[in-house]
Amino acid sequence: MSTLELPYDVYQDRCPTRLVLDRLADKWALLILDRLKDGPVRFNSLKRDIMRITPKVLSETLRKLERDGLIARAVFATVPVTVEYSLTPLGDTLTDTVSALAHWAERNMDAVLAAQAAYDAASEVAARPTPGLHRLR
Amino acid sequence: MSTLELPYDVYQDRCPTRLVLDRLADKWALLILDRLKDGPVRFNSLKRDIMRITPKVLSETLRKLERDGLIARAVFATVPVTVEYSLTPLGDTLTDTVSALAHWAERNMDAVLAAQAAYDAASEVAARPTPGLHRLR
DNA sequence: TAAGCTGGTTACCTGGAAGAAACTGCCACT
DNA sequence: AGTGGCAGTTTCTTCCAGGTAACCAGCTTA
Repeated sequence: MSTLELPYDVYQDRCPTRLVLDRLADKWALLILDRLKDGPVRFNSLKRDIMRITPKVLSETLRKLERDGLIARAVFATVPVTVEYSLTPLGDTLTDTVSALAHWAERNMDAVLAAQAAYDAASEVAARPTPGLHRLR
Repeated sequence: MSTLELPYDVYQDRCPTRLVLDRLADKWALLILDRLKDGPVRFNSLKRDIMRITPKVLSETLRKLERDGLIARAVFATVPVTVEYSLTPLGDTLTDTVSALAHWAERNMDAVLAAQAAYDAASEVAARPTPGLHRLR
């Protein structure tokens, strides 16, 4: 497999689908898209709602999503300037599948947590060096 | 909705749904789940198919997915030991939505790339400091 | 006049993930 | 006796997303 490689393959890193997938693989982006699916939201409203997000990361993520054409940024010349972020038609089609993912998470959360607990319990037993000894640290 | 906030909110970081979402926000994990949806695959087969993945990252990601109960690891005592990774029933329900995401990416890839190009062109013009000057660096 | 709202930007720093490369042990083939 | 496939592990290093904190301008309210 060394000398001759075919240049175009789905699992190659040149595939643009992989680029799109990479963008979705972002914990904040998914959260923002989900928050926007009920209508336009302002910057500081997003900042307050999505807890623990910093303004820097929020503005960076918003700009990435805007660059991808998934959300739109609208500036209103109100008393203090108002900026609203909303889903584009393209972004709207995406949130259908994103919320499908979120619903999967809600439904199967318990199963995942149970699996994690079982896995951790099993590996803890396996890692025990000499049973019967007090474990230091 | 301002003064009194309920202690349990979906967007709080204590929400386990967010933990599940974080796991899915992994470029390699999504790729692996997608690769496994047609049947069990061996370690080195995955390594060859998903190009540019290192054995270290592959084994780490597989272990995370196994811990979450999404994939199963089966060891066969063949001549050189064979290890097969396959989707659990839980993982199988997930790949339905994951492939929905992948299909969205395939369908809308062009729109996203076009949006990126438009955005970049617009911001390049906006960033031009004094038109007519040579840009140093 | 000082704090607080609006929507961000900037500079600095760090932790942890990802990558590179070497190595393990066992066996089969040549 | 050497090479290669199997399924990883270990070590080292690098890199950058994300976090911290301060700051900007303009307006309002106390």
